[in-house]
Amino acid sequence: MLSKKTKYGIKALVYLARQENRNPVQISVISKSENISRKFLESILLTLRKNGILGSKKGKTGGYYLLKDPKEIPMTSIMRLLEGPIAMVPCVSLNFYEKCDDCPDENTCAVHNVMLKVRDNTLEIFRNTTLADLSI
Amino acid sequence: MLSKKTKYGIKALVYLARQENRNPVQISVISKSENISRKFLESILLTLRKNGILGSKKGKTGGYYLLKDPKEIPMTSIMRLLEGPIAMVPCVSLNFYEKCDDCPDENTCAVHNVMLKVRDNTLEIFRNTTLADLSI
DNA sequence: GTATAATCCTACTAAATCTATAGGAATAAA
DNA sequence: TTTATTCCTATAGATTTAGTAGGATTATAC
Repeated sequence: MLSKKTKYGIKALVYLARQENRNPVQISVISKSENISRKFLESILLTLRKNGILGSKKGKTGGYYLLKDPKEIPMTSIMRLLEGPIAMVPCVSLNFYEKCDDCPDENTCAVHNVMLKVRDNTLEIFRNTTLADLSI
Repeated sequence: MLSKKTKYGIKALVYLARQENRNPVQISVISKSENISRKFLESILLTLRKNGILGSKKGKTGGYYLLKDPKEIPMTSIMRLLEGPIAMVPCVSLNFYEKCDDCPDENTCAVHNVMLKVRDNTLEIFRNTTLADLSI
């Protein structure tokens, strides 16, 4: 299940992508529009900014704005940043790989192989879906 | 991420499917073979039995065994039983549907639509993969 | 029948993760 | 100088996960 953090993050990004210009938008504006707790959203936008997705302007008339064209922001980036691994099992994860400590051999592991298939499919969708696609 | 409960459950089912006959296998045998905590596995097998996947025999020489042919047990059943919804968001779930309380309209929700796509793909894989496929 | 060895069942606990919240510091515009 | 914003760290409450405890029940073997 998708965490609220990720869900809210995506919604906020879509909100910003739908703006006509790249002027900073205040947290409170987004939080009201999308029904998200202001403080919670603040922490989410902060991590998006720290990871190069968003830019920010401080002080009065400050806020957050997209750094790139929505077409250049694939779902893979957003998901990995907010949700973590796209794979269902660490042993099939590209970016968050970990060996299972209960499993002696990945190649003969039944779980491994189905989950690899699922990851491939999900990955392809997320790779081919950008923030621009979500913002139509 | 897949819970250990689900992962262990799948491994135990595969273990049982690989048996040559349908004689009961004791919890402790499976737990040792698959490196799973005995007591934890016990609770998992219990829910699989209560939901018609496994049969059990009590007393000495007791244990668990598959009730159906592995070909007749799709991953969808196993996943829904142990992991819950296959969808990443309740609002795109077939068996565990719930409306999002922050979202006024599903049809125009960006998150909803991508996650619907992901669910469709994952579902197709799980539908077309049975316990028999995992047990080769 | 009696000892033994398995499942059955309920409850509980410890740890991790998720979902926020608090409160002030830093910053920039009016 | 006031005001309104982001920035940052810490923390707290709720929920979920993972695993444990301990005895009741049941069936086999001697």
